[in-house]
Amino acid sequence: MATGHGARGRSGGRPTLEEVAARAGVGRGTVSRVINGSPRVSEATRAAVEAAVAELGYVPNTAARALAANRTDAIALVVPEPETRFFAEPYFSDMLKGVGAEISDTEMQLLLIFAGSDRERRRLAQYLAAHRVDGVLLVSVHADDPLPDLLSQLEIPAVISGPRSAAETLTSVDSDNYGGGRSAAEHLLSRGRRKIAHITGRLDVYGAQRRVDGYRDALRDAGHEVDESLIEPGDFTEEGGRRAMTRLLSRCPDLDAVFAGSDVMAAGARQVLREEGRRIPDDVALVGYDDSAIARHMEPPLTSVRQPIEEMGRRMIDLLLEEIADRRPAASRGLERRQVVLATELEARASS
Amino acid sequence: MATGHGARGRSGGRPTLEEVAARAGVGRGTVSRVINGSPRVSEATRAAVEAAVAELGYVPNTAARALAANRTDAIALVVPEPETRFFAEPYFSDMLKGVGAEISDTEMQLLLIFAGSDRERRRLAQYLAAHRVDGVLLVSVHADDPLPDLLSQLEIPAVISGPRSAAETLTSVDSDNYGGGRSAAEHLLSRGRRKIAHITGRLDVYGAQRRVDGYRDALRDAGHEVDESLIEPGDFTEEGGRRAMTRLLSRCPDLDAVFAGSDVMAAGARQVLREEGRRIPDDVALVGYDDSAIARHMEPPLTSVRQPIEEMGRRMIDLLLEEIADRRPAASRGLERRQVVLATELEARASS
DNA sequence: AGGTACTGTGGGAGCGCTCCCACAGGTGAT
DNA sequence: ATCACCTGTGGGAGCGCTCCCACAGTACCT
Repeated sequence: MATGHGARGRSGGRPTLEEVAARAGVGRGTVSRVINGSPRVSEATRAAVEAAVAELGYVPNTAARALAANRTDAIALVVPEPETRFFAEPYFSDMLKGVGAEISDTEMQLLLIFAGSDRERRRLAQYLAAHRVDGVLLVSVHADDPLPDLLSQLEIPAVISGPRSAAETLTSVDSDNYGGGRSAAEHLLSRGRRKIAHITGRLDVYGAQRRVDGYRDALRDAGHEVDESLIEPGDFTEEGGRRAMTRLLSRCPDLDAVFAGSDVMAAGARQVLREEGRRIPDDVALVGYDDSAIARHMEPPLTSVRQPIEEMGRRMIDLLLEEIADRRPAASRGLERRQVVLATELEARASS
Repeated sequence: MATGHGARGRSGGRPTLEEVAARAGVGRGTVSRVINGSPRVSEATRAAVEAAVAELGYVPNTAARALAANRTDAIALVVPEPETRFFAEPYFSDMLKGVGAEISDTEMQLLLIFAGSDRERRRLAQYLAAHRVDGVLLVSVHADDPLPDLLSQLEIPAVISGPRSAAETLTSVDSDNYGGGRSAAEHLLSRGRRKIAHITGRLDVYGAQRRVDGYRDALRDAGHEVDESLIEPGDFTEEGGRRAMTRLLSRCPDLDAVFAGSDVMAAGARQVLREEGRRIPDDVALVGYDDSAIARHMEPPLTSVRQPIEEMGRRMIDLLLEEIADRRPAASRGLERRQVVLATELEARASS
């Protein structure tokens, strides 16, 4: 019978558990135990099985395992953005680096899924409904995104980077956006600047709001009034940075500093400042956010708030793996809402 | 028994084929036929099954399907490079865009796998041995890479972008690197340049060699001798472009044009030219390759050879899906070696 | 009337695992 | 000697599909 199976195999006769068992002279269960690293196997048996595995070049069939054990050993990194943004923003590549590094210590497989268009989102919903992954990492989620709710409804473990609001129910990892915004403003104040403008990120991103909060509180705590006309919403893009800067200059020609909610927006702002003949930092000091490659290569080099993005990626994986392992009758889960917040650091350069 | 199964389900009772069948009052096989779009089902039955599927919110279990049908409905895009390069070079993002667009018309799932380090490569080998994908897309492969051989040994359908050599056995899609190199050189000649240097890509990449061949032949055919000291190997990176340009200038201070094997290298070359006080294009004309965003944003805008990279991605998927569908006793395969070559186009800008 | 050839359908027999129960054999307390 | 309780092991019973054989029903030829 064992030979029957082997001969019938459709794909060039890959060895099965059963064949390994026969070869090692043990039962199927024992081989399974060895493969899965169970401690309940004697040393001698383990060695025999391992020899058989090596001789036959046995590799477990993932589909069979997934079916029997009801798990996939895969997790998805879901990016609810079009590919374009993913490649344009260093945020994602750093995140992916951290995630990749951490997950490579495990047997888990990482899938990268873009869900920018409506069509892609529908596919993603199908995909999740089919339980094709054990867990989901969600990055860059907007306030009104239904994805997190779908996830908890399907009872799929998930970790979000950048909570949607202060009341986020999902486990989350974030950097200290409030502190980052605050340190940017404090830095500019300490350099003697007084008319400090702020180009915000998309305000439906919670982190962008928090940066504004930090900026506001820093000014206020230093005894300044917050001039709302110095706050201009942006959208994280270079073009958005240009537009915001243009508006700010026409509204408040005497500003002496700009805190941009991202390096990319700072790059856009810089172009406009140049075109208008403002010198950086002499006339206008400029501070960005992310401390990406752009910041280091800008002329002059851009002061920027660094988020430990790789570290965030690593923490997200850790938390997600815990959630997956913890999976138990829903009742005992979710008691402690888990939120990790990592510190940011301001990197001072010539632009301020 | 049917209820027994359902009640025992571990994951919140997702409906099974069997349950859908019961609901629709048909047999298991019939539901399977409907799900898989077989034409051998009557209209009435099909409608009944579809209703049952909708009512129960049935989603097929991929693991069970994979096990029974011995396919995974997934293909991998394997990048034998560290993540860093993947994000640094627009080549990959364009490719991914084409691939993503084309595959989104299908039920196939795309996995992105990096295999830069030795460790990652070992994992990849395991992964492929486990037959976790139906096919593989291979981009940016070096001449001595063992991956393609592993793939054919495992009989996994694969398409390579950029053949490893003229004798590539795998199905391949490529742009006309020879023609591209040729057109760059011809363009510079037509602009009256005579001392045309070439910074090559990594010469273990076949396409980079072909560009050199095209460059050489263009000069020769125009009646010029090829001055080998004007050819300097690069490595596709900005830093490599800088280094190569520095060497070229010290060796041949009177060169009047540079053809760089990639836009990124052209950017590096441009920096050096600037530092040395050479004006572009007045003193030295510069031509890049890839026609990426860098080229358009450079100052002055960079003349560059455009490869239809998205199109290449699309063709790769088409070919791969054919190979997967064609899968039959190895004998009848591989008779016709399939190689698609797409035309390039020179985009002339102010740098030349 | 019998034969042949369809179309549409039901359901058995797997696919290669994991889970878990059963059980042998050892060890130590009673 | 009896019982309890370990450790290590074998193998049955699934997991939810697909594949394919069998067969009912209809249609159209001889």
